[in-house]
Amino acid sequence: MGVALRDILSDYKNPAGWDKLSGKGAFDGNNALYQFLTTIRQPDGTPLMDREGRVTSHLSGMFFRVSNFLEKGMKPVFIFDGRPPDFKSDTIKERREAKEKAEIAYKRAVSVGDTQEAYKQARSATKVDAEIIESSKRLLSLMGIPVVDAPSEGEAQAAFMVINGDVSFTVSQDYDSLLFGAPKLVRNLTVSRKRKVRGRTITVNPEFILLPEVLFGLGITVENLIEMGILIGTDFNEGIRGVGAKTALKIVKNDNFDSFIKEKAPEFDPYPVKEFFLNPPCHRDYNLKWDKTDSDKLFEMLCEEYDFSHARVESVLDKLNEGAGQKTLDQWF
DNA sequence: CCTCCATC
DNA sequence: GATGGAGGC
Repeated sequence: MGVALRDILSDYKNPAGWDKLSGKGAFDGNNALYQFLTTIRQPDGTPLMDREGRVTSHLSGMFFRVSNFLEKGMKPVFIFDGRPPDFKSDTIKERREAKEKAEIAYKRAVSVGDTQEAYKQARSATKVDAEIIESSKRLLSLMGIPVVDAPSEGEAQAAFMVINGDVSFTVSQDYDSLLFGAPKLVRNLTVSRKRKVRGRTITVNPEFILLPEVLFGLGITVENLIEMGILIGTDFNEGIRGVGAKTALKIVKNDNFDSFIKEKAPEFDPYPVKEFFLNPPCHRDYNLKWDKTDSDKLFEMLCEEYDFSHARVESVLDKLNEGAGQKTLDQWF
């Protein structure tokens, strides 16, 4: 997933308290859904499901998390992927095949009663399908949250909206929006701040990554950063074997990107990928309007349609309505 | 992922 | 208040 710049960007993390997160945030919707669907599971890998067997993990995660953000004064907008560029097809095919393999391994693990393995494979087999995206969009709309359908990559559209000044930052676990030029990225944006890693529970804190700070610190341009991504590997190309973040930085700083690619991967033309990052398809006519939550319809959807507990949904909505009542309409819209 | 509750 | 564990649908 995304571009593996973690090693070199870890020096440019700024702690992000809630006081600094009260602006408008452009969320990578697909990224969020993937996160919910991989993590909200029972120990044997079974996701949350309604009585008809429809998966509801994403609705649970989205509902409780977005409610929290609204309560803390943040205004989220969710961006969803459109049609991927042609040169992503190899990556998409690889991922689909890996998921099919994981699905088989999952069924096998269940049949032999290997709970841990089942959990692992179920996570790897996670797919975001049309039904999941549609139900998420419906939930967000009922919560009064704007949804933007990107023409192509959601991360690109999100970055564009920050550059345009319509939102304050992008929110994603992936670093791609930086390569699309987003000046401000927020990672680890959760409420619970707890995460299970190999059985242990660790605390994670929301963090900002500021593109100007990264570029200045590394002494490169955004085009260099894109070249680094291409050398390491992105969603759109495989990357050069043996090249990590450190090596990539050296190569681009020495202005050796073109010659290095020519030498190591003569078949590969990096130009379309580079151009895509620099100039991705984006909508300019998006509408950002935050609305009141429709409590009645939310009850209907979550409790009647998807078997959520009435009490839990109610307590969240009560808190939301309370908060909205305290604000004047001007503050809220 | 989130909430809730027990525990310190 | 912080932490850890069970359960959500």
